[in-house]
Amino acid sequence: MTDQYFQDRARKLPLLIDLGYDPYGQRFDGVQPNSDLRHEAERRGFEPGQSDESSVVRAAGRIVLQRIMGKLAFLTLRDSSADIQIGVSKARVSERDWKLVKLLDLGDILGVDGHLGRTKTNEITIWAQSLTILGKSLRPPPEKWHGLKDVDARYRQRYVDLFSNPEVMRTFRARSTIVDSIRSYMRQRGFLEVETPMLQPIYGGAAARPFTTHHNTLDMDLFLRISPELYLKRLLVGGMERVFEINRNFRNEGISTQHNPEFTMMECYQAYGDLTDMMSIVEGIATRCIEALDGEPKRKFREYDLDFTPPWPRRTYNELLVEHAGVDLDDSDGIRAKAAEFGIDAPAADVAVVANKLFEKTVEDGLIQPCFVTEYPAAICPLTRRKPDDPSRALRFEAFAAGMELGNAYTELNDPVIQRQTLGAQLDGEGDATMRVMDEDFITSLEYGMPPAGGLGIGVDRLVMLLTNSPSIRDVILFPLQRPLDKG
RNA sequence: GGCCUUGUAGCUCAAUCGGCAGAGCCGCCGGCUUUUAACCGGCAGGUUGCAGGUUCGAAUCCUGCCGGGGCCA
Repeated sequence: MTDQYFQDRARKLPLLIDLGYDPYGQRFDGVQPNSDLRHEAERRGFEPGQSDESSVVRAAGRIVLQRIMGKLAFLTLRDSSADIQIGVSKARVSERDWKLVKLLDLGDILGVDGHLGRTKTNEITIWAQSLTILGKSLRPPPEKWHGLKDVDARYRQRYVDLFSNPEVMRTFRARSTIVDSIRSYMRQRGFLEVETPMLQPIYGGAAARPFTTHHNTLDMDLFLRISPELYLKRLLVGGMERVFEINRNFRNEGISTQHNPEFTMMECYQAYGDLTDMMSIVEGIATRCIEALDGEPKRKFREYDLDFTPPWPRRTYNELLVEHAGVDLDDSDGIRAKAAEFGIDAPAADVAVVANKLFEKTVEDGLIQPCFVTEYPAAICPLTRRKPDDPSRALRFEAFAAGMELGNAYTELNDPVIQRQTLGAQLDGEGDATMRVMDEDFITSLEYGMPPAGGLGIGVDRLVMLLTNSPSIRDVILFPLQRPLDKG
């Protein structure tokens, strides 16, 4: 029967209770992480067979391996930092604890007090003095050597993935390190962390379709934000000169190795700054994160060897388009002809929209080494200031690595009259994917006066992918969106 | 949405041309005081994702559906 495993484990619950154990444990103070204990053992230089009988250490974790001999048992205990071996000798623990050992299963959560040392075979080991069961596992864990491989199961039951695949745990610990690093870097540069609405009556700041929802009491439709941009700029108007936000955006679009419907963005605005400050922040964040991880600026990602050492190359949009598509931005007929060649079927679309499709198709995949693409066509950048000596170009860059867009930055448009014009304009062919949604209150805020500013968004998930060599965004999001298994 | 691919025991995987569904881990019973995926002996474990079809015979071929992965839009 399929729940044979469950039954075999469940029948041990009353046996544990009879022995006086609570199968689900109690507060357990003073646990030292396994990696700390391992380091301590190394630092103290135990000889094979030696242990420190004069002091007691405390560990806790999940049993991932067990080797039980007649009167001696070795257990491997895993916590989020490392694995460590527990040695239990029948002669050196209570009769009760020895009975406990024989009732333990792989997957149980166990606490141990004991003496740190090494075995004769030189394995760092805690020789148990006493054992405490902290959480009985009623379900069998995945195969002890291969872990959980089934991708579907890994995402649906991330908790199993985390405890059975240590590299997954390492990735998510690295993610936390990266987010910490971004936060400390921004604060160090004088930015104030803020939180702006996720539920917005008008969405804007990016070109994407939104999720919609409804507030019952106010009887109003709301959108989950696709970007915090228009709110963060209001804060510039309010006098917060440097603000940033690390939070989720929601875009009601396709799912791929680079897209999840909810994803994390670091977005920041710096009054009196411009694009060059934002480039410095992108490079600075990448460098700070790498320092916090392992210090290695040359990193593998998929089949690529990436070098994050600043400064990253700067290339203009047009020179890349000429190089890869063989056509100049200002050559409208050439753009349309080339687009047709590449199978882009958009005869009615505005030439800037067509050019951008052509750029995405011919250029982006080839941007492997970290770099900045500058001077975007102004027509597709309604929130960006124009280049003073060439109003057909916008003071915008995108950061790329491994063919992925990593960040997007502007010298911000702060002229309310022009802003009203660009948001009111509509390019043919933009369809749903437009950021031209008129937000009157945003315009009003600009009319009060917004300082000139640089603004930047960095895709945190993608940064984590790049720095942890994770090929799919689902590998760096703990609970990626999955279709439910139960069919209605 | 289109194309390709995939689903076999709790887990990891086999099953030659369409010919008896198998192994390891895990579990249960027994043995074992220095193991390292411990080991040794024995036992148990299946609606081959679901529903149809072709066939003497289907995990295998065909159709549809469900779930996953990849590429494209």
